[in-house]
Amino acid sequence: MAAVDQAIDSGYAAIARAALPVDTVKLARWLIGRIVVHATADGVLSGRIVETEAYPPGDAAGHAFRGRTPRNSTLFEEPGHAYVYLAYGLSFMLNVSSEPAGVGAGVLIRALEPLEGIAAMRRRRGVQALRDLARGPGRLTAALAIDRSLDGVDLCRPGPLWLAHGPADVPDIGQGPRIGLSWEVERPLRFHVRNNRFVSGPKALNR
DNA sequence: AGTGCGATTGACT
DNA sequence: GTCAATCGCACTA
Repeated sequence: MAAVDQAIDSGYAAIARAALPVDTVKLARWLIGRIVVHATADGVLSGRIVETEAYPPGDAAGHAFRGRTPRNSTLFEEPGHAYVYLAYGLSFMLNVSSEPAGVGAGVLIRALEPLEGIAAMRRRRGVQALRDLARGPGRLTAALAIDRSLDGVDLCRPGPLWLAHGPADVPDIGQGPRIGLSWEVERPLRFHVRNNRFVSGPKALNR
């Protein structure tokens, strides 16, 4: 059975685009607790989103701020597309486009709680500690085998990479300033599951 | 055509 | 706590 079908059978039905809030900040909060699924030739890799950051329209810290270019083009797609780029020459970042077509904005996925394919993630990352597999935006893309070849993929369709609903329980969500920016640092656009050990950043920010 | 740097990570003092 | 690695791409000329 193909990995995609297998993943759907195991409960990873894709989230419909109509279910996504069409607002970057609302989407950033809404994505907490949802699941990222990547069906690879080696099997399904998945994780629950525990940390996000919003990069809304007009945000000077956002990649879309200076207009549409070949690199950031996916940010201007309909909501629910994967914008993947390389940061610092070594880490890929996974974002979800978040505004109507033509408007450039997105949500950065910053941390996942590993769910399926943990052995493969350990192999890919070269670390054993479960907590460190996907705690950080560059780490989670390494763990889930996400790179630029997945830029532009529709996350609202099953395969190869998509979003699925999580468990029914509603996580306790905290909100604070974004991490790693020299601009716009004062706005509370980072969301995280409170006191969750899979969230990145200093402990003081995660309560 | 050349230059500077980033939504980070991992190794090291 | 500090700091180098590493490269695609946007910006300047």
